[in-house]
Amino acid sequence: MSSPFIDYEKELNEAQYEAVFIDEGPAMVIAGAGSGKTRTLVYRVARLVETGIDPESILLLTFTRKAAAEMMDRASQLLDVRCRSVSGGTFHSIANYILRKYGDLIDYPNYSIIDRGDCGEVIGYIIGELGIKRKELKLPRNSTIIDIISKSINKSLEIADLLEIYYPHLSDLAPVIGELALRYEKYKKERKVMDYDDLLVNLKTLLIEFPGVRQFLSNKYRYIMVDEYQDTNRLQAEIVKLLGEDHRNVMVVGDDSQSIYSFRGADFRNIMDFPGIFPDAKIIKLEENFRSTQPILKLTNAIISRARQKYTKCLFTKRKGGVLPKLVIAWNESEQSEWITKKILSLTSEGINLKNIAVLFRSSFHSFDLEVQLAKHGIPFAKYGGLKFAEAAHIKDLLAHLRVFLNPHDHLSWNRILKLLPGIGQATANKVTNWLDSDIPSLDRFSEYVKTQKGTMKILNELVNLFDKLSDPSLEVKDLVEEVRKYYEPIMTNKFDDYPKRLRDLEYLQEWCAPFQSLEQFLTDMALEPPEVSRAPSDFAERPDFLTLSTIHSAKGLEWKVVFVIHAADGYFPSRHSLYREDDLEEERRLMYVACTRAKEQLFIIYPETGKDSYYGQVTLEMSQFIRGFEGEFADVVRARNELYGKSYPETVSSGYGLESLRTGRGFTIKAGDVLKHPDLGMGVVLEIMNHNKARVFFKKRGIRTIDLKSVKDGQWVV
DNA sequence: GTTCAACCTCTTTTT
DNA sequence: GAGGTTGAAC
Repeated sequence: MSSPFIDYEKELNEAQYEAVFIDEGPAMVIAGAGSGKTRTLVYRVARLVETGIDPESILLLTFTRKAAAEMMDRASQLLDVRCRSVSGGTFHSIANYILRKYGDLIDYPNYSIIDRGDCGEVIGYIIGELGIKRKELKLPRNSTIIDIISKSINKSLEIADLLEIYYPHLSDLAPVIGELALRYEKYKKERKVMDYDDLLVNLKTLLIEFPGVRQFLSNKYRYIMVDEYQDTNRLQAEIVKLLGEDHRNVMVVGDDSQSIYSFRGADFRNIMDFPGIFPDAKIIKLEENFRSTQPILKLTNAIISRARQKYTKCLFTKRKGGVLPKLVIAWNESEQSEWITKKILSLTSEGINLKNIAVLFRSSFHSFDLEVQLAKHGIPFAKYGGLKFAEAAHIKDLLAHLRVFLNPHDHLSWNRILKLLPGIGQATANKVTNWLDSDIPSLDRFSEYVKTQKGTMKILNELVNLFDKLSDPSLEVKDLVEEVRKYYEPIMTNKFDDYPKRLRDLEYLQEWCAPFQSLEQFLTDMALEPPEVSRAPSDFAERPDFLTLSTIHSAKGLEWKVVFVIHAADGYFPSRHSLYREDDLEEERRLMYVACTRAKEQLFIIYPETGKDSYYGQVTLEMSQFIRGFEGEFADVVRARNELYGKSYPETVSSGYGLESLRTGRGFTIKAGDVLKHPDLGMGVVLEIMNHNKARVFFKKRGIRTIDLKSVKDGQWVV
């Protein structure tokens, strides 16, 4: 069928075309890295809508909401605005959407969503309630216990079996952890809270126990598409099956060699099993790579060819030319950072935008040193992955006030906000929450309680006042946030000595919350789809062109002209945690594959030869086993030092800031780039020397400050 | 009994 | 840098 708007035949290759033109029935698209997977999904959405299918009956399940939004956007540009009404989002957000409607059927008429940190606190609370002695039993930390419980749900394994496989050293604790898991379930039911797993579990329960609802939903979502299917877990696969078994219009798209989420229960065997669930599924492979140059593709194919599991396809490209990837050996971490910084400066001087460059790493702390170096050279960057914005203590503090206001049953949040007040610790907080819990908790009840109190407890009046202010029904979400901010900022300034950064975060939150119509929506979104940057953009990141620093997990599905993979040494990448189990190591290999396949034109893999270990001191590091042996044929090897100090590189690089040095009153010289330790402000990097014995300094904790050099005493210069 | 500052350790990846 | 633990101070 030809379209008046879209020239499918011209814009798609044969395999893509075949996938796009599947109208009905089950299908599985195996899409290699850079093979136009998104393109295929976008064109299929456009085509379905073009043939007259109601966009709302198309359900597009993606890994992040942003991915869904982007696809709908592109489809709209291709066809028309109808594509914007496609039902799209993550499994969790769709589950939430459905459960908000039908929750009363499974005894969840209303609920709040708790994040990983909250879950840990619940465990801590339960341990306290049960009077368990942490130390005697050698219990692991709360977060580990939560990991165990969550994994057992996502992998449908008994706690004891799971411990045997993944945490053998904790095997003895199976009965205790099992008990904790039961109590944890009970707590969540009683308090009407759900964690991430509950959203999926409860959706599945709903679909199974209420066939009428299942049929209704199945009829509503007549075309289901699932992106990144290799990273779905058992539970998600079952949900897809339940929603799809009536009409069987289910298309899943994925790449088994890019599965990198088994740690959270994903099972790439879902891909292998799909034809088992839908025996007549059409299987289409996208094997032509449009992203990378020939040499990069050769290396990435080599990386994945060493995998134990043989994968289902082999990628090729028609692109000619391109330069060999480079393996760079640095002496230590700081030389690694230095080399990257200089390379980036030389790339930008060649006219490549920072937007086209990414630095990728296994773990978020791998970039700490580089972040300082980049700041030193005035290179703006945004960091993705690691500690989430919404997980930072100050953001959680602020939100806790709103959560209590919305839901006075929220025992965790009460606890959190009470303990912020001076003179109130765990014991007093317990007194208050116990009293609240002895009847139906409400804000009125709280204010009554406070009236009867004397002494230290008087301070609680401040909270009562805050809730009074919040109760004004004319307030919008942004006003509510602002009120809490006014209340909380002094507390925060007191509590954290790095408050300037955190103040910026609150401003960012203030902006971010503005579009929300209801407090509930805002809080739900903060749990399910929080802002993706790790912290509010600094002065640097506000500039339009900035570098991307990202964990590989957060870089999934993205691409850049130039990619640096750092810390490519055994112990870092693969992570030392993965060295004991073959499956884990194989997942790390796929992670390296994902990292390298992000590169379109230039790929640099770099590692430090020496590292610091808290126990052994300085240690020698080996090149990552995933790339060892590829020197020569697949990649050039260079030493960072030769490039840094050889003739081809200038001794100093213009940082955009004044470079002249300055003699201070005490007779030593400093210049831009020097590192110093300020008695009050901590570690900082000198950005610029100014007149009158002053300097602009970037402090790790406080941001950019101007300091008087006369106040800096001898011996405070670190470098 | 309670709070809180100072010290310690250990840092995987995320909806 | 965030979490837990400890011990001094109220």
